[in-house]
Amino acid sequence: MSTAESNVDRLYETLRRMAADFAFKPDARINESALAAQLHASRTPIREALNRLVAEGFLTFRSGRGFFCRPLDPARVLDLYQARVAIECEAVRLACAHATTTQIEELRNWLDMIAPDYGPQTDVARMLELDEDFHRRLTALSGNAELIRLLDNLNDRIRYVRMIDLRRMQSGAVPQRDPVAAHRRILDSLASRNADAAASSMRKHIERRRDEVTEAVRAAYAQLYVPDA
Amino acid sequence: MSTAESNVDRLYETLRRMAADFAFKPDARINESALAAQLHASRTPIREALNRLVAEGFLTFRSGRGFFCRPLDPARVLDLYQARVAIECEAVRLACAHATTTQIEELRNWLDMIAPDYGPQTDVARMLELDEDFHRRLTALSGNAELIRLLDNLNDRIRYVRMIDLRRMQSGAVPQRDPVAAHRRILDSLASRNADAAASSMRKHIERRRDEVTEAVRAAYAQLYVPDA
DNA sequence: ACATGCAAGGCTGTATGCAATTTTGCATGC
DNA sequence: GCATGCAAAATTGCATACAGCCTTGCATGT
Repeated sequence: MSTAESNVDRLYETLRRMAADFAFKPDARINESALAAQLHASRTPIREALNRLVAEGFLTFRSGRGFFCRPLDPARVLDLYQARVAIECEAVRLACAHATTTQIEELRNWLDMIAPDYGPQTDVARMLELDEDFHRRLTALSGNAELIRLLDNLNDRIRYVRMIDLRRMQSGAVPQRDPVAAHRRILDSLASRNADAAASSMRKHIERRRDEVTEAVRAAYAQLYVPDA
Repeated sequence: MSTAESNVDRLYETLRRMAADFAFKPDARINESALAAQLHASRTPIREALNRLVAEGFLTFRSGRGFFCRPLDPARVLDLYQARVAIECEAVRLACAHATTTQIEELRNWLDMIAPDYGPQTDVARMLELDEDFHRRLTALSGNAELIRLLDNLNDRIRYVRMIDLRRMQSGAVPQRDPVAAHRRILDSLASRNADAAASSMRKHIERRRDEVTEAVRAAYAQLYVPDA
């Protein structure tokens, strides 16, 4: 075994990233042998990783025909966003009930700390990372490991489109809103233990992107099908 | 290849059922070779199926050590129920907005049709099936494929404990409530397009089982660890 | 009696080979 | 020109083999 720590884990992570970034074009067949050669591994571990990605919703599998990249379709993206609403609204409700005041203050401090980093001039990837991080930390305050798991999965599958959405926003196509403000509002409701208000803020915060993202998916279509890899 | 249609699919289904039913005891290591011999297959397809089950939350995997059955722990079961609340409440909200009146009436007719089957005298497995079916159909009215996917997965992972819970109810340990009544109440709110009321009914309906299920998990502990397989 | 190190066995990690199936390109007939 | 059938090539499905790690039980020393 080549690496002392874990060869297959990095293999899996690589494939996961490739799937998340649409390194495989939507609906395209995935050639196991080619992948194996490209990643300097054999087909067996590749197939294991691909099977996991199927279960996680990144790929599809047709018996006897192999693995395919998931389609990139606006309706699906909306579904994923709606699922985020479900998960995160309930998470913030639970956080209202269960999170300690100390935990909430820690999250507020974290938000204050990274706030300067979080402006229109920031690198898109960094901004996305910070945004996901906030939502993840907030969800973690629910104390519910399953909700965190589900959110992580959804974020992985949405990330590509969000990136495109953020690029459009930064390029000025859409009026830019202060992203930190919405987060502070949610935290305020959480601090005052107002579950309905917190959930409502969260819902609006996430749903607000819906139309933007629909647009972004159309842009993604163009970006995916035009440049030949 | 033995079966014309698909050998690995049935293999996967078998393992999935075994995992759902805790044919592997919680936290027990899963021996790939033994499984392969038992199911008349080789390790390769077994491992592929196990990897999928890891991604679906049925099993855990530790690099270099193999696959393990998920632990059966009350806190986790609560997490899963809470996730159901998140998914189903949002689903019924979406259904209020998007489902056609015809669809709602169809669901009500279905409920009327199966209502006679759905009493205290009914077989536990049948009752569970009907209950899951109702919730699934309701979630389907959201028109959101991702929410259905998530609910299916949660139900698969909760089913074992629900079964035990239902058995206790039927044996008279807990005062029996009419399960159809709660479903009708949710449908009524849905029919009148009252999203808040529908979500609220759904939340109460699911959360009501919480303490029962906590008890049921303790019973499951006993049932799992005493009889030697 | 208890801790520690070592060795053997078992199990996982993955490469590879082959059979079966699907795909594809071409030839043939309508 | 288009559909159809066939054969070759590519690809998947899976069994097997083997290398290396993890576990475990025993022996040895304190």
